[in-house]
Amino acid sequence: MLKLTKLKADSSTEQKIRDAAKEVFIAKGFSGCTSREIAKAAGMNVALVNYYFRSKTALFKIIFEAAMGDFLLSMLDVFNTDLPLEEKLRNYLDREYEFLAKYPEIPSFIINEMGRKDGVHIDNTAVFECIEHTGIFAECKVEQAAGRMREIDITSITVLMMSNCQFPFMAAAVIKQVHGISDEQYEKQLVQHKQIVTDMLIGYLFPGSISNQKTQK
Amino acid sequence: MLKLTKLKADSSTEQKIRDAAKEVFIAKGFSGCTSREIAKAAGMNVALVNYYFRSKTALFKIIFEAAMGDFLLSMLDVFNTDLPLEEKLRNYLDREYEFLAKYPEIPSFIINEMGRKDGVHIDNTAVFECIEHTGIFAECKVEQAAGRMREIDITSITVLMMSNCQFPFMAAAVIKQVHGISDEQYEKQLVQHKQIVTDMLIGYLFPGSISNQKTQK
DNA sequence: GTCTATATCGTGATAGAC
DNA sequence: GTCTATCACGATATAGAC
Repeated sequence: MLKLTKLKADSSTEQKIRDAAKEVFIAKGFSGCTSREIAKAAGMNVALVNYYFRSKTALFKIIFEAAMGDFLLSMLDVFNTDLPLEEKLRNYLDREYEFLAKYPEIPSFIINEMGRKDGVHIDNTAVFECIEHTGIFAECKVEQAAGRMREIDITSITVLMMSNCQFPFMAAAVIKQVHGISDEQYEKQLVQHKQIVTDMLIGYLFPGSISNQKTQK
Repeated sequence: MLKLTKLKADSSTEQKIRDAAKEVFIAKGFSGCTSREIAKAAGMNVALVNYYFRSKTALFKIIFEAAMGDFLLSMLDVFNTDLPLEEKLRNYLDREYEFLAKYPEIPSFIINEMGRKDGVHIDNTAVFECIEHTGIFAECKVEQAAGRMREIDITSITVLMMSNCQFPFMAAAVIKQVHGISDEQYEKQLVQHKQIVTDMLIGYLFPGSISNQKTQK
């Protein structure tokens, strides 16, 4: 009989704390919550949190890096395919909206914590090279040189993509309040918005593409 | 001789505290800073902060609402002009980038603080009606009915505008770190990006417009 | 109005019993 | 490994002298 302890959801104390910490840190940020709050959310006490993770700061670093990794992975395997660039970007937008629907707070979390002067600092080159290694940037340059893709620099392309994916989730609370719409309505809104964003971005980045004539399904 | 006390920069204790609080709160958020920190930044002590503003929370509300107001005003007077819609939106984008270059932290501040469950809540209708009162939404519907503007709903239009204005400033730290670029380089990047965003959005929202042939100056 | 001193509480972290 | 109890500190807020 096989050992199942590693296969079933790990419900050890350590894992419970890790899960609770992920939820609480991502929702409230490092300075927005307390160790006790995390312990309570895990059904434990502060002593155990520090027993397993030494300090609030150490635990935070683990959670932050994991969130960063999840986020990065969700895009890497889209880029690591053999599809033409335009299809890759369409898939990326699909994937990103899917990922963000599941974890809508991660971008805010990363942006806020990296924005603080005393906040987390990632290895400058690691993330960028990770993405560059997929060849996506080189591919853009090839398409641009061939005149199939609009000639704007890589940074602006990534900012365009990120803006239109992440912001609608980050600002959800504000938008819902200002427009007075419910959670369910906004979820539907986001489905439409993804289609709009895809049409707009692909249309702009690949001005000559036939697929630009496509209307919303 | 006129009284100048109200004309020159008010350097009273109360105003000094207000200014310091604005800076610190916007940079670090409510839970990211302390009353002492604000007092120190103003060259005062904690007792004075509470003497003038009763509590950290009360002071925060004042600062938050002021930031909200500044932000709102910057768009309202663009909408309160007689230009055609397309020009209004171009001007809005100009204004927004100008405003955000000056106060890049305000969107994050508003979004973060409104996102928290125990955070600030604004009067649902006030902001929306304030904007609606300019007639900008009605104008969109007229242009859409006339076939000059793409038929997407108002919420998506505002999300498109906001995403492409605010996100590049909110995520500045991440983008700079990931792409390994300096503050000065990123400032230049943003100037280019504004032009790209304008071309893309106007081109998408007004598909038939002649101005879409315009290239970047 | 402005300061120092202090009350009161919540925080991160740990010691020590079990 | 897990808990209770506790320490040392820093937070908000206020009392009271000047």
